[in-house]
Amino acid sequence: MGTKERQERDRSRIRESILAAARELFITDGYRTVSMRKIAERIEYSPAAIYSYFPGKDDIFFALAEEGFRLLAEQAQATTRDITDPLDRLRRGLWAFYEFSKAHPQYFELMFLDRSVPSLSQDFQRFEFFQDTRLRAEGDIGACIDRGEFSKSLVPAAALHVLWVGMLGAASIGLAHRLAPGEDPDTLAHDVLESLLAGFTTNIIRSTFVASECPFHTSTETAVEANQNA
Amino acid sequence: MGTKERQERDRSRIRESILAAARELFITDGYRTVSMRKIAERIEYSPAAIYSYFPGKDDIFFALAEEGFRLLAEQAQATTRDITDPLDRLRRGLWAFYEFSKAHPQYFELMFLDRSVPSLSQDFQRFEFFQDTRLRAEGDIGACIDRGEFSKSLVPAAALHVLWVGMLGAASIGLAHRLAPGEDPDTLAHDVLESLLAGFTTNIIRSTFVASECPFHTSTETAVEANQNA
DNA sequence: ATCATAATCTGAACACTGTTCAATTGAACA
DNA sequence: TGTTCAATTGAACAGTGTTCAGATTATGAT
Repeated sequence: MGTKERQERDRSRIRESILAAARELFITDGYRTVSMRKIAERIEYSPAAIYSYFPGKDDIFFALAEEGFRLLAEQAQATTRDITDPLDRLRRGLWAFYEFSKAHPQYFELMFLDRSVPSLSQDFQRFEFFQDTRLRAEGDIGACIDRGEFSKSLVPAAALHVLWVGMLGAASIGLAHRLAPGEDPDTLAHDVLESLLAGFTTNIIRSTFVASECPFHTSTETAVEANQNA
Repeated sequence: MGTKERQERDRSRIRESILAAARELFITDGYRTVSMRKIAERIEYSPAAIYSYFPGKDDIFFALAEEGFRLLAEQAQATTRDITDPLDRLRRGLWAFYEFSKAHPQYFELMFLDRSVPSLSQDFQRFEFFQDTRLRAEGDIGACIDRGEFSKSLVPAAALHVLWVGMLGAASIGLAHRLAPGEDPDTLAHDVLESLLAGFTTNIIRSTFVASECPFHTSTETAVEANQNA
């Protein structure tokens, strides 16, 4: 009999309806107001029923975050597919990341900004999204170094982290509307990206510091000056 | 009689005890777990009593955030007081900002990262902390431009925003522990800062974009190249 | 068709949360 | 002493995530 199979189909169908209800609620109102009872009402089940499909509320958002990572990966790859120039691909890929924060703010907040879903903070490194696009981007940075567009002493993995941090900062500032009056988030994001890329043309020395110690030289011999003299 | 005065003294004394209880709780456990009932228990009052001293929970955290801004301003000024070189002062000021995120993570999260306290997101621009230190930092950037350390076309206010976004991103990544294995948050923060400052030596053109449009040129004529040729 | 079994779903509860409000207490003033 | 007024409280309201015994339903075997 194919009853076991059908049972499993039913299970995953209801699981998907829970996800769909949660998705609708959190895309419109943000995930902060999404409650188990509201999801239950939407799928016409009791709140307790959800717990036989998901261990808890966090796991629903974890699944939603996975969707977000797929979405972001798709969009990033779609916009960089036809680009051959490494620097250009890097630029547009990072810009796609920023655009994603505007197109899907709720997803973005859930994926990168929020810290109230503990499972996300822990396991989000393990999303294969990172392994794929990260390696590609690091490859592009490596190509830029080889071409002489970036400094020879640049470490691709570290450089990508720097770029990613910058774009994340710009996106989060834009989403939180924490801008000075007259400041345009797009302009800000652009300037951050361009400043970082421009900075990569000069030598950046990576060294490890003793925690809580200022890693900079005195005024007469700043790092930038030291690098320029090198 | 000075009973009115004593009554007011009592009021502000209790108000401060509420703040102290809230502060202790949120510094150790993070503000997410701080509840009105826990505060009430600590000050040996009923939860309802707090509402005659604060309009609601958000306002308590608003007051705590104000403390945080004072603390940050103090620390930033203390570390930059004796520095005369503009670039060095800028650097160390920004680094003090990052250090603050490590020294007082709970304050930092409340002040800059969290969005669940609506009053903060709205009014945080109005903290005089910004007016003071922002103008000073913009002055330093202006001095760096005059000295030829930064590009002549750099807009101080915009440049500061870029730096601030970068450091905020680095700090938030560090706090959220969203680093690749082997990555050191201090190193990352350092690299972000140095990359941005290095980028400021080259020309960054600020232009406004049509929303959702990629503001970059094609691969044959990228912004960096265009700037370098200018 | 009947029964046992297993999966599924629900109602009610638990332990929380922020917040409100009528009622009570307590201190100051006439 | 009686009045007034602010301070304080207990109880409740409307939420939250989560658990669990029990009812319901569907399945498989006799």
